[in-house]
Amino acid sequence: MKHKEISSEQTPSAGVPMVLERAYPGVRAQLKRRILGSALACFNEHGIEPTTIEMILARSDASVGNLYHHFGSKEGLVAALLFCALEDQATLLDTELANAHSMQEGVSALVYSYVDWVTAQPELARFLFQARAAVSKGPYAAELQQRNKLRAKLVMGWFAEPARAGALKPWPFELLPSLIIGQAENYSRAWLSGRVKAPPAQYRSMLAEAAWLSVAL
Amino acid sequence: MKHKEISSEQTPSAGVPMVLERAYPGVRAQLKRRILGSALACFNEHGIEPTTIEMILARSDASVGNLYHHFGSKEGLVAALLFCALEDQATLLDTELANAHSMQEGVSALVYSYVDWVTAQPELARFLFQARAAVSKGPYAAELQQRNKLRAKLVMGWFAEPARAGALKPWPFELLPSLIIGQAENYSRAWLSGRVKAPPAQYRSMLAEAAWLSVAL
Amino acid sequence: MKHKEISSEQTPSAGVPMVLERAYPGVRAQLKRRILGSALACFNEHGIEPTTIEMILARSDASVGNLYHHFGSKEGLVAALLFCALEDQATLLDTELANAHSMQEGVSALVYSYVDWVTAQPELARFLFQARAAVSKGPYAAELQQRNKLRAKLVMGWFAEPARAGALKPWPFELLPSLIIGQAENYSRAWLSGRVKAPPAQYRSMLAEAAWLSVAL
Amino acid sequence: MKHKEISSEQTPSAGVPMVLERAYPGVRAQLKRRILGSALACFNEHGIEPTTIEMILARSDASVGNLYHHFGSKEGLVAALLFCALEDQATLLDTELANAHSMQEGVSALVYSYVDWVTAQPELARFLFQARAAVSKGPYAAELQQRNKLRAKLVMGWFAEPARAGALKPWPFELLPSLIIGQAENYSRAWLSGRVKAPPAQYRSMLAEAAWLSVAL
DNA sequence: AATGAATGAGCCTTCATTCAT
DNA sequence: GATGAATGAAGGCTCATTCAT
Repeated sequence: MKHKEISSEQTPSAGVPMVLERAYPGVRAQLKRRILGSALACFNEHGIEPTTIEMILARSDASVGNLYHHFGSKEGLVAALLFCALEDQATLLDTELANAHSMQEGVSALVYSYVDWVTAQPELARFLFQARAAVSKGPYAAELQQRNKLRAKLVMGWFAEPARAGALKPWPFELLPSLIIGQAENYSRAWLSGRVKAPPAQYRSMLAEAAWLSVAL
Repeated sequence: MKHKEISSEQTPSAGVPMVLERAYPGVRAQLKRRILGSALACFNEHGIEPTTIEMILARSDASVGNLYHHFGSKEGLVAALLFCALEDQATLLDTELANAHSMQEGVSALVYSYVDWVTAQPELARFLFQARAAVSKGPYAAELQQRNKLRAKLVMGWFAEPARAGALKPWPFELLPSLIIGQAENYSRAWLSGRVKAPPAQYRSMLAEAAWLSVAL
Repeated sequence: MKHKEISSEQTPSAGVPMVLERAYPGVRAQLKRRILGSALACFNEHGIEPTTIEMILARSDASVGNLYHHFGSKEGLVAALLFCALEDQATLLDTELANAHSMQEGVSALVYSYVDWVTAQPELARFLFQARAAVSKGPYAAELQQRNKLRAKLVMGWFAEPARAGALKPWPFELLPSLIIGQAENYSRAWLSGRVKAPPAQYRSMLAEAAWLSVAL
Repeated sequence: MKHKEISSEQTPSAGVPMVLERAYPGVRAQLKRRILGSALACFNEHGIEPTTIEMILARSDASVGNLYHHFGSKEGLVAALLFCALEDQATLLDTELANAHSMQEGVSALVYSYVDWVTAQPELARFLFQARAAVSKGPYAAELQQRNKLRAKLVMGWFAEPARAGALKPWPFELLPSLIIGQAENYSRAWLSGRVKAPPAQYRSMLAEAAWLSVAL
């Protein structure tokens, strides 16, 4: 099995991440995308709470009414962005997991898709870390929780497959996700906050190997 | 080398963590401690930004003037709490590291002290995760950064000791901290947010073993 | 002279008072009537100011543009409804007054037509009480005032008729309208707000008698 | 029994009605009273809804925070003013009713105290007519309703006294209040809106006589 | 040390209205 | 005639902070 490194994608409209283009396609959604892009930048620069609606407006040349017409509230805007990011991240994982067969390939798929996505979408990744906490306290908490449950079931399903199950240490199941993804996540956070220099994807094979050594029988 | 599990500590004054008692001892600082305890609870319940001064006041039966007399500002209060927590966490690590001799014992010391502290001080741990981001943007950012640097140097010093250095895989140095602490941190976050049930300290030996397998030559 | 009780009228189009049908007849004005009906309901449920254009739209399945095409502004809509109600009320009074000959019959005509109309059109009546105050402050104030003056002159004319004038107490003229209509109005308000149960028309003869006793020589 | 006419009261602090002075006495409540006075004036000039917090602030030289410190919300301010007015009106009626013995004197007490109060407190009276409708839809509706019930019971008690009950026409009880007060109320509204010139108190004896003729056996 | 009334910049949001299609 | 996306002025309210006592 081969893994291609994903490079940071180019964006046709200046400043608007490709991911948003994918989520809200078409010319008519242009302004909507510009608002999302502006919001993403502001949230990352100042944090979600400190970002004011006006900051987002100034950066996107939109009007208040328009923002509220499309997203209903600041919280709605944050949620839209969050679900967008989660969707994109999930798509990548699903693709990689579909190509994995052995347990070790599965572990690699998780680690690779994680670090590749963070490296390709640093802005969205940075936002994700803030937004999850914020959204779980707001009115979109239920929607988020439901989504998380669905994803967890899907991934857990792959790993629980009887044919591969014997390859792991007989350790508590609830420990497994942390053992596989913990190191990659920790390094990704460090990279996003500038504490380390090399992008996570550069260390993908080491991170995957380390994860595998941790869980392999 | 032996490691004793640390149990959640009892608090003499209702609701005020022992850690605060240690940091601000004496009868005269009673109100100060009560404010800190109240703030901690509020920050964890609603988040730092959404917590208002009034919420903290209501829970601690203090007056506005009093709070400002002791902490100068809301940011000062957050910083005081943060440094308190960091201090406590550092003390525990220093103790454990002092008893460690081999490289493997050092890795265990890091993992053990981390999960033990989180398990013993879940409230402070939860707060720590929020506060670091908040403080790095405020007026206490420099103080925090300086402190971090100091701690990093201290710990890195231990691991760079020539006598033990050969025991590790020849991987990039900036990857090491993530490999050692990433899994424990990830599981701790999961526990604090209720996604898993067993307290981190219960899995300390497995987490230490996994970390060691990841980095050992 | 005989007075027939007026029963609450049936409406052909669901929910749209007959009065509006009369004021804006024809199939082409259907949507216009639906908007008026919706507005009337909203104004009575929430008050005029608190009612938003969107509320009216939602209830009438019309579009913003359409509403503004027909009524020009929110105030225009309120005014249209108000003049509609005043017109209807006036028509009834004119009819009854035309059949009255003695002074006592005139007093009865006033009281009867008032309570009968309120009982037959409770929705419009409720609206009337709000709308008069609102419109007197807006751009249709002049139109309303002029209309009021015209009506007052007309009615006053009937009562000033020399042949009947001697039947009244020699009290100040400006007191007369209040003495005749005050009790009926007060009871009507009480009924519309639910404070009393019996519809005003049920007590029409007593109210007319009370009014007559108050003013008769 | 004698009835003294009540003249419009002088106010020590410029522009603040005596009634407010009575309701919130003391030097420390000075600013609170100034806010209430300013709000009263604004509400009467522009209506309750159209009045903005800023208008009230500008007229009273208070700060936003202060207004919200004392009244919690715009609705709270309206309610405070309303209850103040109702209290004052009630006090006057209670006094007059205490001096009345025969049924006719009771009717006079009602009419006199009503017109005297409106004449003495035209500002509060004008406000009363708006505020009742506004408050019955807001969060203070329950408090208002309870108050109304209490007052109604008290007054009804006086009129239901067996010794006097025989003096009235055997008409429905729910009609009685309207018959007694309806004319006075209608004339008061007319005066407050400028449609008639003479203050209600000037016609007090006629209004009382008219009411008595309406209900007397 | 302690109190809490007072301050006011600034926030999120609403909503009547316009206008290009 | 009909549509509804877009506009933006303005509103109610929050909340960290100050300061006289």
